[in-house]
Amino acid sequence: MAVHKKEEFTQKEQDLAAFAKALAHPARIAILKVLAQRNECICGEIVEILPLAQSTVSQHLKELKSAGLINGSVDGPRSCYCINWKAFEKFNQEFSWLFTNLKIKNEKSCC
Amino acid sequence: MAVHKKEEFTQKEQDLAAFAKALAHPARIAILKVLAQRNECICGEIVEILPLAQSTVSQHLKELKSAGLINGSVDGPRSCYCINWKAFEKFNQEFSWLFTNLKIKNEKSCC
DNA sequence: ATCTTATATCGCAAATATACGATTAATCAA
DNA sequence: TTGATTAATCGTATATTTGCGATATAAGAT
Repeated sequence: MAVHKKEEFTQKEQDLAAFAKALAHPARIAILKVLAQRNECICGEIVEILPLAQSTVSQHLKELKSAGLINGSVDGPRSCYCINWKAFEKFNQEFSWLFTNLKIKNEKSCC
Repeated sequence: MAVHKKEEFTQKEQDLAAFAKALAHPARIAILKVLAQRNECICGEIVEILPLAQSTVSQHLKELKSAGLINGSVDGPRSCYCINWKAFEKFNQEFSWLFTNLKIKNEKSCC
């Protein structure tokens, strides 16, 4: 867009939107599932499981990481990614707060 | 992108991602808040409250509607939008399910 | 019938996201 | 040191999103 107006909203709205954005692609949800199912952080397997090229998966991982949803560390020639449960919990609560907050105000729809 | 690969993921992953996408902009979160705070569906006020042009707000409303998060009906020369609590609750539960599901498998991160 | 008001839609421009192949970088093994 | 392996980054193409002004539409008011 010509101008980006996102910063004109509240910080909380921006944070929630950023979190939602990180989850706004099925590949990233799938990645989170894979990470959760493994006890070890095997990264290369994600590429094999997902129907995407290695570079694309790497990009999605980068986005999840910059959103704070996963941690990553270098382990020799391979990388290790894990879910950042703390951040995840925080956003889970913020979402619940949003849902509850919205619902408390007006239980029924008028149209 | 050259090819869209979204449909190669599970339906549940796609649905969740679509829902997250609808929330992935602070303007849309702000709109939901406004809709929830009013007992009546006053649509024009949203334009006054948000720092966006009328046409842009209309577009965001359209996206929320097509995501199923809000209902809309024509009421004379003005439109009436309300939150679709049923759909909202469904997605809230799906999200909770995702969070819980992820966390159950592996409580602690390894990196 | 015309004017006003409220909202949707169209057309456009710019920004961002998605995807891939090619390349780079970094480590391990021989 | 060389070669193999793994993952990040770069460059590029295309699609989608965001945003606005202008226009269209639709109903109520005069």
